[in-house]
Amino acid sequence: MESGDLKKAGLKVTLPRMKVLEILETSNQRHMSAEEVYRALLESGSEVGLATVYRVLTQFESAGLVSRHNFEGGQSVFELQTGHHHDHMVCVKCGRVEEFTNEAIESEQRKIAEEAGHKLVEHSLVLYIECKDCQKS
Amino acid sequence: MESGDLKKAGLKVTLPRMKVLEILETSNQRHMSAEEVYRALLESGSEVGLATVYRVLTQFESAGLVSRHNFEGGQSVFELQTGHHHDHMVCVKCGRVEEFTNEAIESEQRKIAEEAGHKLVEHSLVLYIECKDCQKS
DNA sequence: ATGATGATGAGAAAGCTTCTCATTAATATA
DNA sequence: TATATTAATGAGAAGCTTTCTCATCATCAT
Repeated sequence: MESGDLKKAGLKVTLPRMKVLEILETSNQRHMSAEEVYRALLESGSEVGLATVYRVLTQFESAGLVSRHNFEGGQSVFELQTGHHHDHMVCVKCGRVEEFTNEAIESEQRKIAEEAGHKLVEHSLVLYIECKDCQKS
Repeated sequence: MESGDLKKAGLKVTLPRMKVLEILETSNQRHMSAEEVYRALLESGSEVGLATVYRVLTQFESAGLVSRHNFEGGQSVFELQTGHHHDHMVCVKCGRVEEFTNEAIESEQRKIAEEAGHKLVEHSLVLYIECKDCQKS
């Protein structure tokens, strides 16, 4: 991803926006809170305000560059949009996040909404798990 | 539901707790935020503090008397536990909430976690819809 | 290079929820 | 039934995440 993507999204190419994008791309965490992005920016030597991080992440969300998830715990987490839709498993002990897709569930959801007479706009599915590593210890 | 249920849950039977329970039972909204419970209490003439409402709802949750949901919008909503598990559809326009159950999705979820080597602890599934009434207008 | 426009940073402020602590109420005991 | 013990309550302060405000600064088109 590069500055062209920002332009395409109708966003002016600015330093803070490129830095945030860079953090999201290079971090080894795919899912980061605004605070985590902010701290990563500081550690990488970029002076970006927290308010700007929130603003930029929200704009990226509107532009479809990132998606926001509200897992339990009060903080929103953001991840780079990969193109393909997926849902998440979150470990209740260590916080680790895994992604999965399941077409059977997807189509079942559409069916449920439809049969009730409603139009499915989006959905949020999170499986809270005890991950295999946490089960050992 | 009555005072016995509080005792069974290991909770001392107090006036605020009974009042909150009463609101949850008699309100025509099955899903209420703490703030809404609080206002309903005031309107019914009960002087209960907002902090107490939060405390009591959290205790009820631990006791399994109510369940808490974090729909989009920042506010938690609470509902009386009915015994049978269900998921929710929330209208993005009017906020209306409907419940549904779907065994196919449930078993698929267990399978997904299991196949990844994890233990499913709980899950959160919310379908955001445009409800049939909001589609008309 | 310059001007117009939009973005940024810092701190204030908002919104929801939890905490603190002095006061009050509820249970167990006599 | 009165009393002592223990827990619950209320009010406000405080915490946490997120958004807002506004003066300053950077970006893009000319």
